[in-house]
Amino acid sequence: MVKNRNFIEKLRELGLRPTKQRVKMCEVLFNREKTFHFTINDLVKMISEEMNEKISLATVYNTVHALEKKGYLKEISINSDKSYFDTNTSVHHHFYDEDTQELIDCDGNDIDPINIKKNITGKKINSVEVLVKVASDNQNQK
Amino acid sequence: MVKNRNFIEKLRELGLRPTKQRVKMCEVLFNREKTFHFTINDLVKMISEEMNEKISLATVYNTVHALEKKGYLKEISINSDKSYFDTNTSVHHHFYDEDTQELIDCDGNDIDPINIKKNITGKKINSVEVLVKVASDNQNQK
DNA sequence: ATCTACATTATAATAATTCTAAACTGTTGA
DNA sequence: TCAACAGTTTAGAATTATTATAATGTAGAT
Ligand SMILES: [Mn+2]
Ligand SMILES: [Mn+2]
Ligand SMILES: [Zn+2]
Ligand SMILES: [Zn+2]
Repeated sequence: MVKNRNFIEKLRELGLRPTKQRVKMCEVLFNREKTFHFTINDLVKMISEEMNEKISLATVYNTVHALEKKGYLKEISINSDKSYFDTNTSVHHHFYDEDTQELIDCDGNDIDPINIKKNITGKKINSVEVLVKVASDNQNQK
Repeated sequence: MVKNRNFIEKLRELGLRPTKQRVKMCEVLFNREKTFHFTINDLVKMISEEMNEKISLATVYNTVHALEKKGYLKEISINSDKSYFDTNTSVHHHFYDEDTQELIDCDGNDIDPINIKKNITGKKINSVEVLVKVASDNQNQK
C-alpha cells in the first residue's frame, strides 16, 4: 500500500469504510519505509503506543483479515501458537529464527526457483513457500 | 516407530512410562502400514472410536508433544487455526489442499533439493521445508 | 430529517492449548 | 514387606487465540 498517502481515499477504493480504527491501523502498518512481520499482539501493542483510545482486539482481527483479503497483508505459516502477518505481499520465502521467534525475508536470489514435478489432478498450485528454520549455532556445544 | 510391536518396551526405552493411555495412543498412531497426518482433534476421535474409556484432551497433547520431542512425530506448519502432526518424521515437503484441508506428502523426487545461498551469521539451519498450497482448478471459472 | 439496509465495532462466546494440583508409580532403606 | 519420598503422569481448571453476534454506526433513499 502506498506510503505517506491519504488512507481515507485508499480504504474507500477498497470498499472499506475509512473508520478511525482502520485509518490508524493503516498508518501503523503501511506508513513506513520497510515492510515487516507482526503478530496480532505486536500490532495491538504498536497501536496502543501511538494512540490514546484503544482499538478492540476483535477489530484488529477484523481489519487485519479485511486487508489480507484485499491483498495488502499476507499470513505466514510457522510452527507456533500464533499467526504471523507480513506487509510484504510479494511471493517470497522466510527464515525463522527459533531463538528470537523472528521472521526474516528471503531475497529473490537467496533461493533458486522451486520446481514442482508432481501435480495433483484437478488442483492448481496457489503458492509455493519455503520456510528455513535457524537457531543459534552454539546450542549443543562441548 | 516399529509396527506391530510391543509398545510397552518401546516406550520404556524412550524413558516414558508405558501407561495405558500412551500404549493405546501408540497403537493408534504407529500400528499401521502407512504414515499419516492428523490434528489433535482427529486423533482424539480415532482414539475414542477404538476405546471405551476416553483419554483426556490434555493427556493427548502431553503424549503427542512427548513423542514429538523423542522424534517420533513431527509438527507441520500450515496457515490455519490448528496444528498438524505427521507420523512421517523424515525430511519431506507437503502439498496442502485448501479445499479439503488435507496434507499430502511430497516424495523425495517431486521437488529438487533446495539450495540456500544466504546464511544468517551465528545461526545454523535446522530445517528447510516447502509448502505447496493447491486448490480446485475450476474455482473461479466462467 | 427520518427510515432502512448494510457495515462495523467490540463484548461475549468458543476453540485451542497450557498450567498445575492431585493421583500414580518406581525406588530406597528400615 | 512395605512406608516414605521423589519424580512422573493425568486430567480438570485456567489461559490464550480466535470468532460469532448483538449493539452501534453510517450512507443513501425518500
Ligand atoms: Mn486468516
Ligand atoms: Mn509443539
Ligand atoms: Zn516476509
Ligand atoms: Zn508428511
